[in-house]
Amino acid sequence: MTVTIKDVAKHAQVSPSTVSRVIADNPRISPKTKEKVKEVMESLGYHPNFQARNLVIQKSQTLGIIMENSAALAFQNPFFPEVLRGISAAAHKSQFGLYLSTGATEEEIFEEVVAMTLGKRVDGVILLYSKIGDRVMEYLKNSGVPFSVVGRPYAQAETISYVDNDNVQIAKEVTDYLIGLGHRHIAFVGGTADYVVSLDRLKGYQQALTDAGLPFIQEYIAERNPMQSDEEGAIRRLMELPIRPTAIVTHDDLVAYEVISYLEDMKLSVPEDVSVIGFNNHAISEHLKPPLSSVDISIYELGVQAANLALEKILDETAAVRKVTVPARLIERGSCQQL
Amino acid sequence: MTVTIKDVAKHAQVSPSTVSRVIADNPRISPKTKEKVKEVMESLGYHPNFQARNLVIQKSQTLGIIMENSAALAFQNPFFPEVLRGISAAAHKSQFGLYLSTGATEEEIFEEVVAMTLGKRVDGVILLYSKIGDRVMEYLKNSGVPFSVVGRPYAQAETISYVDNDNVQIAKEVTDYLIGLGHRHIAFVGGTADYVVSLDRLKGYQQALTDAGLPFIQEYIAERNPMQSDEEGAIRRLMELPIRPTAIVTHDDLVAYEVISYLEDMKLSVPEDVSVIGFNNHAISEHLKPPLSSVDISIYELGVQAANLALEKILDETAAVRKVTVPARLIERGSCQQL
DNA sequence: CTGAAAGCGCTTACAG
DNA sequence: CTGAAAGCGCTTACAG
Repeated sequence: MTVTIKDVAKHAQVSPSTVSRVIADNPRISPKTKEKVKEVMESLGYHPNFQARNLVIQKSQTLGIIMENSAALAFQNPFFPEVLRGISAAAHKSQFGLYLSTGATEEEIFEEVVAMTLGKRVDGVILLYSKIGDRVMEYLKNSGVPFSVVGRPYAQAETISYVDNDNVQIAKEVTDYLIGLGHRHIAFVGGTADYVVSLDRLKGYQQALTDAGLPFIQEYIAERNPMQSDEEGAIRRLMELPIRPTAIVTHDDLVAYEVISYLEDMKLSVPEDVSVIGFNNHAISEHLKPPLSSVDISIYELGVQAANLALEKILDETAAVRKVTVPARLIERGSCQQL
Repeated sequence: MTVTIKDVAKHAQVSPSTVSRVIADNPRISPKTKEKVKEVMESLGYHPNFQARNLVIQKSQTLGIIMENSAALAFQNPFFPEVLRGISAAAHKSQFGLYLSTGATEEEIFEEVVAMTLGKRVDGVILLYSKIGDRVMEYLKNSGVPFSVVGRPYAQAETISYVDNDNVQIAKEVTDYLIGLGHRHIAFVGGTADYVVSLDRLKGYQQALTDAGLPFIQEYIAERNPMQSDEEGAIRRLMELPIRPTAIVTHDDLVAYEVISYLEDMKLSVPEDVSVIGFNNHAISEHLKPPLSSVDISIYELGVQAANLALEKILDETAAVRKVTVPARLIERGSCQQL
């Protein structure tokens, strides 16, 4: 039923080897033979079997994409599709396919990664997150499998190819901006503390305070854990502090809007009573009221670079470890106000 | 370097066939042998080579996911990650992997689909969209490849397994709801006309008008084509009509917010001056001002069902064509008002 | 410039 | 209950 290289060979009256060489566009095959074989391939509707081809060349021309275990979380956020779009574009350019992890738990994902790499289903892997003490990254590091990470690895970052924003710097800029507007009491609503990105941004926030001679107040920090925490309660506690923050830095635009909605429930307006700033610059943020000031972290570009780093390693075993920093920039809109 | 079945066989002092049977958990192998072989597999860190295995069993245990060509469009919308999450969950349950199309143009995607199916990279395909005159669907229909579609096929829907909402019905409900609030001049901002979903929703809108004895006015219809159209101008024209619409149905929450932002630029408030309603019930819609009335189309469930339909066909060639209708429901929030 | 042969790492009738 | 052999559909030295 399916047309194989043998069928083509028979019809073209050549050997299977020759057909294979025509597919590979081997220069030692005569133009005449090539043409004849190509005609037969066309007329029979021949398409090479990837499994067979990959088995002998010991490659799969496929990149594995690993996302964090809390699938709900990963998918919800517009970050995922956008980074995937960048990866997809870069992979396509190099004729690589994309294979997605589907595991729901950390354990499942780990087993999946081991199976897909050792089982030769993928030639390399892109890890879409970086968190402290992650088994998957540990495994990849030790396995010798080409891989790259979106986000700074927590440990031994010098030995790993990764792409990231300068999160410390950009968080500092954001905080500096609010300080520049006259704010002295700035709260920080960040992601869970096991993500390196959360750590880095908190650090930048802290640096800005220190540089400005402002105290770091623990009560002004809210860690957002979307799976369990009581976001609304956390915001309420924040705003009921003896000295209420006049500005809030949040780690994502979606979170910012949630925060804004809670503030409004408390009869606090943005930006009149509280300035709010987000991260990731979602598509709608400019259309909303108030238009949200946010940080454009160039998600698409993070994806492109992550793919390129992985491909680099795959195509050249000796390729050096590289770190790529993608620019992030603050976009001022209407959600912040001079104090 | 890589551990093969032969290595395991040697160490366990059995034949490769036996090792293979242990992997397949063949009941004819003695418990003793099984245990011994498993121990060796464990200690050597053996993992089966998928390419080899798939080549002989002529299967890939993989589902191909095909998204529309305008990647930017497909990825931007939260629809994509959410439907993928559903597909992922269902695929994982059946131990299937996911392979993503990366083509940028319609032609590239078509070639990709042909190559991945004929090349046995995937056992079946899920088409994430349904548009008129689509070559990919045409090919899949004729190829005999197991596949399913998210969205009603435009032609020969009886011969294709697909999952969809009852878009005619839900659009009618939405329009009825506005009519019930006293609105008589209702505009419709839909997607491009080559998507079946746009057609169906427009039809439901029309039916509601007809049933209520209201005229269908062509000027009240704006087709949204995100790649080129001047959205703002379209909304402006709509609101400058001699008889201005008092309500607008939009085909997506993101579009609704864009529309709302243009309305506000024109000093029109929602819902005081104009009622607005969206589709897809994005995560943030409930947190925004005004909280957006929207239609929950159960995107996750669409994904689960689409995967199940494809898997059904893959696992049983004789499986009947099936159509699954996933419920959609209107969620009333604050963006609509009694006239 | 082309072909015969071996082999990639598995599975599975067939035999015993 | 287990093994030897053939074969899945390719690629690639080796020979000529």
